[in-house]
Amino acid sequence: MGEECVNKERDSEIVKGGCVVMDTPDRKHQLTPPVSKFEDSPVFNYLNSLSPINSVKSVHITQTFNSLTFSSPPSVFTSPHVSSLRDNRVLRRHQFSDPSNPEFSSSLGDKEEKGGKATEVPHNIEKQNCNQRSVAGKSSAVLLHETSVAVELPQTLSYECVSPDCIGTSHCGLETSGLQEMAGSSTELVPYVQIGPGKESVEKEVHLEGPSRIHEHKESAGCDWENLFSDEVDSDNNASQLECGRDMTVVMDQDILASHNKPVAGDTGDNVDDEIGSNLQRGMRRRCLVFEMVGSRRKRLDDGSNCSSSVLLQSHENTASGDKCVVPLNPASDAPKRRLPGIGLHLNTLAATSMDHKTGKHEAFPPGGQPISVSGSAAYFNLSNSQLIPNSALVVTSSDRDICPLEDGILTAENAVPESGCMVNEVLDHSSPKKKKRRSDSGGEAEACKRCNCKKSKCLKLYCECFAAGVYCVEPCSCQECFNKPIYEDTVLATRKQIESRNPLAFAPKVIRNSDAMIEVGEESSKTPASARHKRGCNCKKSGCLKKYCECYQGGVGCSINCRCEGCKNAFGIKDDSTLTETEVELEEGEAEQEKRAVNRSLQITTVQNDAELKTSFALPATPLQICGSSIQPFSSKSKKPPRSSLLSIGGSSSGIYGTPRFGKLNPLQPLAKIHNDRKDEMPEILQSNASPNSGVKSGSPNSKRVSPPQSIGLSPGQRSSRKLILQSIPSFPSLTPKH
DNA sequence: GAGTTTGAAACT
DNA sequence: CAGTTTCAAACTC
Repeated sequence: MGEECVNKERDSEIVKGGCVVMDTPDRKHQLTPPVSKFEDSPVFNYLNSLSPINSVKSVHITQTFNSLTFSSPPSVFTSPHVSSLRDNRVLRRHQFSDPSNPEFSSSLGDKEEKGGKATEVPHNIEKQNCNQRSVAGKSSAVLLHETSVAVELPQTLSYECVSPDCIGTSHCGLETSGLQEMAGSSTELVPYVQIGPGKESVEKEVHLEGPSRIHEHKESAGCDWENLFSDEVDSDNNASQLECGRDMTVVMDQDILASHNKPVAGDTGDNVDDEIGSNLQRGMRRRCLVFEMVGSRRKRLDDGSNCSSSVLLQSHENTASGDKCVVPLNPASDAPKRRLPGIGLHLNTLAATSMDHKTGKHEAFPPGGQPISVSGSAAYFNLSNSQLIPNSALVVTSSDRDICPLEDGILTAENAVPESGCMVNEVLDHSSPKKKKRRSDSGGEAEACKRCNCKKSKCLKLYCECFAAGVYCVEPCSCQECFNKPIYEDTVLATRKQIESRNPLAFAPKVIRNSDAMIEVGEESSKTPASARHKRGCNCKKSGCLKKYCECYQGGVGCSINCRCEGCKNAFGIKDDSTLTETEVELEEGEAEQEKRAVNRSLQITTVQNDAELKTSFALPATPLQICGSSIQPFSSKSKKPPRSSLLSIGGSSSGIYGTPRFGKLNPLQPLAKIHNDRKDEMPEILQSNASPNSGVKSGSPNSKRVSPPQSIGLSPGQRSSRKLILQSIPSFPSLTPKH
């Protein structure tokens, strides 16, 4: 029911959005032309089908931005993005013009001047992507078409979203869309901009709106990250940007291409990329759906920003999943609320990517939405796993929870629908109550969608898997007196804040990867299970860490020093202080080195590998996590336990969450590494997952040592250099925490 | 499907 | 910080 309403709302919004768009005729015109260009591509066709919606969305986006801009940032997740949005114009220009980022400036200049060149576009796109992340919604408007494409991106975003920052999750989605747009249409847009020199400023804004906004957002939000990164990293504003851009671009390129080629189709699971993307998206969606979604979506919807998320959702699915998810949220709080910090998510995010992919397919989105969830969005959790997401399938197996939560939203989506994950699926699938069944019931895919069965917690406590995952409860849930619904967004957010104030990492992925080390180390990742760790460690006394009662086991990771378990028999790895510590130490050390290397490489390489790298990096941009992390960090104080490294892992964990389960059991790390190597898409996902989770976790993680956000930044550089690097970098994130 | 077990989360 | 209680998932029957 709610979903329908939501959909209706969307439509109405869309219409409104259209109106809004009308407000800026220039934009429309500009936008449309680009579309024509795309016509040739399959994607374009797909878009055409979706075009109406897209257009609307795009419009929304603008609105969204506006609204977003004005709307107060979600208290909980106050994401820099929001603020950034306001500054968009200036920021854009800065970014573009920003001397610090030669590439950007150049690229920008090119765009503006040349605008049309695709080659240039990538850079711009990247930049935009970065910005978009924050702004996401903005881009969406322009890129409507892209939205379909965006779907894939969203996934990546999803992770980001997962991160608290993510508030922007929605943004993420938007961003992704934006990115896609950027990638695909962005170039066009640029040209347009250029076309009207006089108008450039305005046009840029318009076209750029998506992008620019994004940039702005980034700057404000994402940008802040960038700044942070840049600051931290120093020299590498470019690198950071590049990373973001790269990730974005990568995603864009591949995903877009893939999506375009197989656009909506996501149907075929064949396309790993698509799947991954879908997963990511899913994750994103999930998140969005969840907390962030509420706020962000609302904003989007309200603002019209829906764009990315909504757009994605709409376009892709229509699929309702996303839409529904979004809608529900929005509807509930028409008030533009902010995104939830949803870190958890993130980690939450993480549901099984594979699942997501599947769902994506189901949805027909091409988008590959990754299942974040598993993808992890929301994050971070299993993000590590989720990161694996691509591998997600693996993850899925590992632990349900970590993954599930994320998955729920995400996973479910995966299963059925993509994004919304559970939300979506549920909504969509409501018809099929099955999903509700427990993860176990659902099995691998089923896991994706988590459904809680809370009776007394009102789904406002961490007891509730959905809540813990940063996802709203969906129909499939059997909860009673549930307040974890978009309608109660305020309550949910407030509760989240409370919990986060108590434990900043509460919503962070529980499982952290050391993938970094793993990756670096190599495939030994097989050992990886061990490398991945539970943030806090378990406290099992009777289960011998051989049952799902054990979070470590559930997460598919070995027990670590952090664990206080008795009679540990964890199949993934018995707690071994020495072992873990060693790995951690290695990771940390390695991270530092890697970071440096990455930076250097990024600097050197950036120019070269731009596309792929950028794409991947973009995924990282998940940096939102970083942002989140930054935001979170304050909280970190809490860490009750001294959990070790896990903090770092957190990021990973977030991703891991999704992936964890599957991976966990298998080998979370390995898959990741492989993925990285194998596909760009994968990389992005991973990155995303990693990024968000890590950052979030790190910052958040109490344990923490990990202050590492900077480190994470460092990682980004690595990403810049190359996917491999990125991978390394990712690992570095985990390590980052340890260092601290 | 109901009941038990388990361990995390929440509370004191 | 430690201990206890509450809670819901996981598990068993």
